[in-house]
Amino acid sequence: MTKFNRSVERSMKIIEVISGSGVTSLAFLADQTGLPKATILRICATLVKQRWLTQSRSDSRYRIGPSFPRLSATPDSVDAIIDAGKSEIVALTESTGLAVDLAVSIGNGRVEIVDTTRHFIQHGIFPDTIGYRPSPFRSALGSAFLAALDAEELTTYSTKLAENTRGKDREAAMNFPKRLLEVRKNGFASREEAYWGRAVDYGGTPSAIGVAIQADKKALGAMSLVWLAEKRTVASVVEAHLDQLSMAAVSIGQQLS
Amino acid sequence: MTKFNRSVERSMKIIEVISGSGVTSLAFLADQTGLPKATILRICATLVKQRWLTQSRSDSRYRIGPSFPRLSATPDSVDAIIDAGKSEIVALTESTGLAVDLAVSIGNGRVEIVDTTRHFIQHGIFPDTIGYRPSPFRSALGSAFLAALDAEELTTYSTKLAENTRGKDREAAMNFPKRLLEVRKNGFASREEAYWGRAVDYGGTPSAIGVAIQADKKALGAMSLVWLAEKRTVASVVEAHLDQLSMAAVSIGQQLS
DNA sequence: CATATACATTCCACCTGGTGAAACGCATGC
DNA sequence: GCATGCGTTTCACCAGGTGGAATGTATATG
Repeated sequence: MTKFNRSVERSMKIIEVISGSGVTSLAFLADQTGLPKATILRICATLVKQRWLTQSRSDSRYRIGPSFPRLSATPDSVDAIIDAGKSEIVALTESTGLAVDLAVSIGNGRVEIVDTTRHFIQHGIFPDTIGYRPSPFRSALGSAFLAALDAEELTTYSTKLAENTRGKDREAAMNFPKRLLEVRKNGFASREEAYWGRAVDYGGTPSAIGVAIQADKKALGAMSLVWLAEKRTVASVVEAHLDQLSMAAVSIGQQLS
Repeated sequence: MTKFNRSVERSMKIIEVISGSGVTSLAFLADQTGLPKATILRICATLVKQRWLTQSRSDSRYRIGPSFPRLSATPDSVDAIIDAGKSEIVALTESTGLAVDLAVSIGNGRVEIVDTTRHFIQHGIFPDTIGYRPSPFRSALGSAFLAALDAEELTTYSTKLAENTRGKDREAAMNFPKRLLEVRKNGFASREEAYWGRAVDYGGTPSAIGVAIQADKKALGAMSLVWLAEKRTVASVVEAHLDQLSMAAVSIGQQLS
């Protein structure tokens, strides 16, 4: 009789819970699987190492990661950016004292946040942003990315994006050509003032400046510095940290080419 | 330093080869991974047992099986709902004094929470809910959404969902037809009493009532009012706030059509 | 600002479950 | 009939995994 492997059984059980429940804490996994937390921690650490899972920096909860095998393959560049970006964004947070978001292109002119150093205690803003897709026209990440696309991509995407937007987003879409010139001139994009993308941002509204991440002149993602709007002005952050932000973006880009 | 689990590492390697190469023989796996055949055999037997892999009868080669977790890609409509929903849920929290969760469909009859006002409420219920996928049968959000699907969708999903659930969820799945009628009659879904959601030991038990969000008669998500069970009864919240909740859901739906 | 609490993480003595080389069995094809 | 290549089983050995308890850390509340 062929024997079975207990550790593998356990890891499957864990993955099934995470895949079924979305974001999950260690305690929740322990409750659902009946396994000791220490055991789950080791298995999850192994899965995280290969990026089958990712672990939130702020509260260390788990979710399915970018390398988990899918039917429809994600481009390797996504994984590469996450990998290259990990140490860069941590370093950038250390040197600036501000939170950093990292986002990758999802193919229709928009980006999705894949990693962040946001920490509630330290930065005072809502930390749980992974998986969120910021507005292409009003957010720092979205417009930094759009502005870095070449003319051809830009026209295809921006008309299509504008069609599907409503309300204030639509207004922002109309004004985007103007904004675009500014972003390109300044070398960064900033979040539209008083813009809050989700209810969780309401109250502690963040400010942000973003730049695109490019490899071989192709825009692949964006990253941004984020802080509580009431604490500092955009101008002062630009003055103090824009060059570091840009350098980090270039450095990530170089690791991809 | 956290230790890693070797067996889990090996099983990942094996799955990645199979997922990358399609149908795969034991010898090929041994060649690609450098592991002894006996080891691979045991791991694959474990994976086959849980149907993450299937083994062809004739030549015993492996391929990805029916129970391997499949991830549904996030549809673009998600962004529109978040955008339309954010001010509605803030307003709803302000007028009712209760927390509000907003969830969107992620396919297969399930929803994922994408925005919340739980932070605004003192003595709150477990606050970190974004990314969580509530039970389709036991939670207010999940069953409100299911009940709003048309007959065809409902039958496809609910049988598939029932297959993949275990334990208490399975029980709830069996009783769902009865529950469904009630939800449709009442115009809202409530959380099953014993359903604990994701927090293991945190605070008190939450109660919730949920309604679906629809555009052009198509269910796109759900939203719910959440409060501490010990503070108010479901009946009193329904009496006082159900109409506001329903109106908010309709209003979000209208912005999407 | 201090205190309480729910979690995550680390530690380490114990010992079971996994290991893999070798033997076996069974096709297929020369 | 014999050789070859594959999947499968066996079993003595011991590295690797285990899990209860201790420690560390973040958040909530008065």
